[in-house]
Amino acid sequence: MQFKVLLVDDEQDILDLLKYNLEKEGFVVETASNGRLAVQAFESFQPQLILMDVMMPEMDGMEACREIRDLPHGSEVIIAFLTARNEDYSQMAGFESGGDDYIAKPIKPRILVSKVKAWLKRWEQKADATSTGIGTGGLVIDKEKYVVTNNGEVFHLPKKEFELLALLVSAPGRVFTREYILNAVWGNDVIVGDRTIDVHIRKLREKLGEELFKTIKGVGYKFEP
Amino acid sequence: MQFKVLLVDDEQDILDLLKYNLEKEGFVVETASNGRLAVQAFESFQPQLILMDVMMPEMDGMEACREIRDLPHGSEVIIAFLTARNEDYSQMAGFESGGDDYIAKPIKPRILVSKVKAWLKRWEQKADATSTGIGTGGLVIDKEKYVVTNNGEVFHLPKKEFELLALLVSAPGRVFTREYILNAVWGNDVIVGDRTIDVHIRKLREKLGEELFKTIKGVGYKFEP
DNA sequence: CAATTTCGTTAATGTTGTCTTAACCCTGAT
DNA sequence: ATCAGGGTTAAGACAACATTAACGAAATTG
Repeated sequence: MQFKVLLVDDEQDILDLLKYNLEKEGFVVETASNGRLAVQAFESFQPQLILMDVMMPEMDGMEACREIRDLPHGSEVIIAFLTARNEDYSQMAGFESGGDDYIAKPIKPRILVSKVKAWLKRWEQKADATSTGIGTGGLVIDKEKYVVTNNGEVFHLPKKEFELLALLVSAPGRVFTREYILNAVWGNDVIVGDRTIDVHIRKLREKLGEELFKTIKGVGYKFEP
Repeated sequence: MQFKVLLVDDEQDILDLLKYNLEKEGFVVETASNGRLAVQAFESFQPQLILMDVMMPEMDGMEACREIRDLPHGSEVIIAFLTARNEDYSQMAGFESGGDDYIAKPIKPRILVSKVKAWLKRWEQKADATSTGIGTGGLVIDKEKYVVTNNGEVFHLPKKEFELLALLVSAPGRVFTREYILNAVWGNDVIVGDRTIDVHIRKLREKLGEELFKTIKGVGYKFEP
């Protein structure tokens, strides 16, 4: 698969440098010199990854980020900011506007390439996760965002509940014994009472639907769409 | 049967420790020091179980897992990850890449051995489940899902009934004595009255068909399609 | 860093399905 | 006819699970 990267910066030198290094690695690269152009380029180019400077004329990186997030497919692209070291304020604001990650200037090509690879790997996983979720009957588990969507309704499940759900859904129909669940979700050596699992199952049933989680007495639990 | 285990870790110390403990229990063990070698070793060694560190040079555990899953027989092997405690992200990502289970570092030999035994038991069941279902004339027993299908109709049998059925169906036509059934389903030391078996047979006949279970007076019972 | 909320776990109690038994019935062999 | 071996039924005992509330620990918030 060909990965498409959109570079956004107002300095042509930086654009050239990054473009050269990324194309050498086989990525398809386009560039834009400010936020407004970046939004346009996103729509026509549909990249998987956007690398964007925070400070730019016309429209800054954070504003562009917000606009892109509101476009079709805008929530699927990974947006990473280029930022001067120790620019802590921009870090905070960047996360607020929906940025996924950061890379500090000055940018070293080796580091950039390895980070880009990591981001795109993450993008692939994300695609995996969503396609996995579909087909389990309206239930989508986003392991990246720690969010569960059931028939359009969004839930923020606590950690243990989420992990228990992820385990059960990982093999719909299969019965998981209590022992197995304890090992997988709680760990090999953690000791918790038997009722703990019940309570978590109950919470899942409450939030997602009673009928989805079946009890097999004396054996364990299973998830069934 | 000889069980083959493939260990994958970049620390020789850990490999030695685990190898020693597993071989002491009678398992056949091979080792690999990174993901790439693990994939090769899988092809030549064909283990039933792979124990693999998540973080390794060359190719990490999750990537190796994905590659193995795509190879012939790659979906049959059980892959378990070694993971640092509280490394939750790796837990989630591991499930995504098709890992079956986890064991937390630091690894205690006793726990490891018991978990390995459990995994291999599961592997046997998996093999059982797929081969048993076929050829028994419209009756399919799925031990993983704890479900019985008879001519398309699905039944959720209680534990004892299910186990009794599984036993009888495991050798169609063969007669099982009452004593044998008691040992297999109830256990050597549990004492129950003679009528208990009758009642369970009765329930199976009720649900699945009178004619499937034949009584051989003075001997025992048999299943016949 | 105090105040507040959210999580994870447990204990206590309620509920239900499953297992077992007891009592009685049936059948065929001797 | 008698009796051994099994069949049938329903009721009770029991283990397994469900539910609720409450507590401390952890994370958030002001």
